[in-house]
Amino acid sequence: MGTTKSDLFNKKQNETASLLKAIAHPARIAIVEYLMNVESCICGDIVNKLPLAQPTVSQHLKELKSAGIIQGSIEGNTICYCLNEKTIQKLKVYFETIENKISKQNKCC
Amino acid sequence: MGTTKSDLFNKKQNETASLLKAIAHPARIAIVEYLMNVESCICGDIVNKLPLAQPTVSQHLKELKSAGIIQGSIEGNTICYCLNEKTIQKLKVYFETIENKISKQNKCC
DNA sequence: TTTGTATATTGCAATATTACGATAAATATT
DNA sequence: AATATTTATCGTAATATTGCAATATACAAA
Repeated sequence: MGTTKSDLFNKKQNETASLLKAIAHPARIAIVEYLMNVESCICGDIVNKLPLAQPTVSQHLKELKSAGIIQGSIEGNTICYCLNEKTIQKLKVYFETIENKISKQNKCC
Repeated sequence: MGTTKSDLFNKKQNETASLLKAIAHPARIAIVEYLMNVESCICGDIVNKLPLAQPTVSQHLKELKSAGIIQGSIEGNTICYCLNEKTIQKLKVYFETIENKISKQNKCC
């Protein structure tokens, strides 16, 4: 095993899990928080901001990109990265919805 | 490897990553969404709602519990589970903060 | 006390993830 | 063209995660 039985859950549940999994790593959190704190998009040099080797950072950036969390546009020799606001908003709304639902529940624990 | 180099990132980044990782699985998403849609807390029978074997569900519940996403109180023979509102709120606020910061940025991609 | 029911733990096999050296590809500079 | 710079890909070693059968534990009911 080690294999998640995705076929047993619905499409949306699998998508939500994938999206969350894409951010759920300290290096990828660090990338997201770095991009959030920079005034604008950042061209290149994310590699130098992280304490990991270049291929490792490249791999993390690829994961964030393919999950739609960040966007990257080629800028000559370097690549300009920024956060995808829509995806971040989707995640916020997801937890906001849960919060609103449970705040109306009768709690017992 | 396969080992995340947690020591290279700060405490908060590691905590955020762990929390997100704890929900980032279809089965655990399904558990969270089930608890969210139930009027009150649910005693037992989460196992029967999921298409996985009992030990597997128990393991997922343990992960959610130790991450603080759900709470469980023993109710005689069964256990009464419910979502931890504070943790869900923390996650909402996390993405809300990112959203607010990036909405003020000068985008270029 | 015996039996039944609900949940947890252990142990293990299979797959997934993380990290990085080596190398490739693509553009920039000289 | 030759060299430098930036990012991507490949291959691989090490660890982590997932899932479940078997079994244990804990309480309830008979």
